[in-house]
Amino acid sequence: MSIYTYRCNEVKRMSELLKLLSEPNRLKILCNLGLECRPVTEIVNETGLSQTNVSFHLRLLREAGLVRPERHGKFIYYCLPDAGLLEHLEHLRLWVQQLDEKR
Amino acid sequence: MSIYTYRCNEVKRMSELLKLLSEPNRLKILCNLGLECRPVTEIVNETGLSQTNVSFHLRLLREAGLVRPERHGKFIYYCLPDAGLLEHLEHLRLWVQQLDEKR
DNA sequence: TACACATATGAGTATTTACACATATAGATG
DNA sequence: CATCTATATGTGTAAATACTCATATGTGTA
Repeated sequence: MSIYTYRCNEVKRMSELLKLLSEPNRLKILCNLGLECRPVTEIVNETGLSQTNVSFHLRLLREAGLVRPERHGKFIYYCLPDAGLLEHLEHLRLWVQQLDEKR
Repeated sequence: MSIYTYRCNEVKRMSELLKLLSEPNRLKILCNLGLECRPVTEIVNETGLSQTNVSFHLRLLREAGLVRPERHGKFIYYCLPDAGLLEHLEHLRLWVQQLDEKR
């Protein structure tokens, strides 16, 4: 890796993205999705959240382009647009884990 | 890069971290710090935020281990513990920039 | 010791955000 | 078309969070 400075570019946009990712239930939804597309009902079952609540969060994620809906018959499948997001989250997780070990 | 799945590990911890990073003024403080250590007054001047507000955010960042205070005489310098965080933020920024271009 | 400057903190308020309830929409199937 | 199932949405409320004001603490210097 060769990027050593974060130049305060687009603080507002970054903040929006991070705020979306920071809600525990949204994060759970995203990582439960993983790289597979899943219908809402399945997300509801896997997360244990109410249907209304899942739809509430999916709307925010969808409007931000973080998930993409695809209708197949009765069901609407939600998917991540690409694997990048999960990768970055995983790197961040490893980073904070190291941080916690040092403290 | 070889990490293709974010396994829902430590959703709570991740959510805490992301919540901290997601506040625009905190993000501004972090990237203004960059890799240099700076006294609070300088952060106040550079960000245009009130002293109280900067201290408020610095406390949260400090308690989470995201910044480290160092007293030098009258001044307390704040520093990032390592460059990793800024790198990850920058990667995320590039990712979301690409996402936005595609939409 | 007294004062000035740098920073932190407690308490109150305002704003944002998550969530639930009730209801609406849209597709499948009888 | 009527009904069932899947999902979305509007509105109200409760909880979380950012911010400000007033004040406290701590350090250097006269």
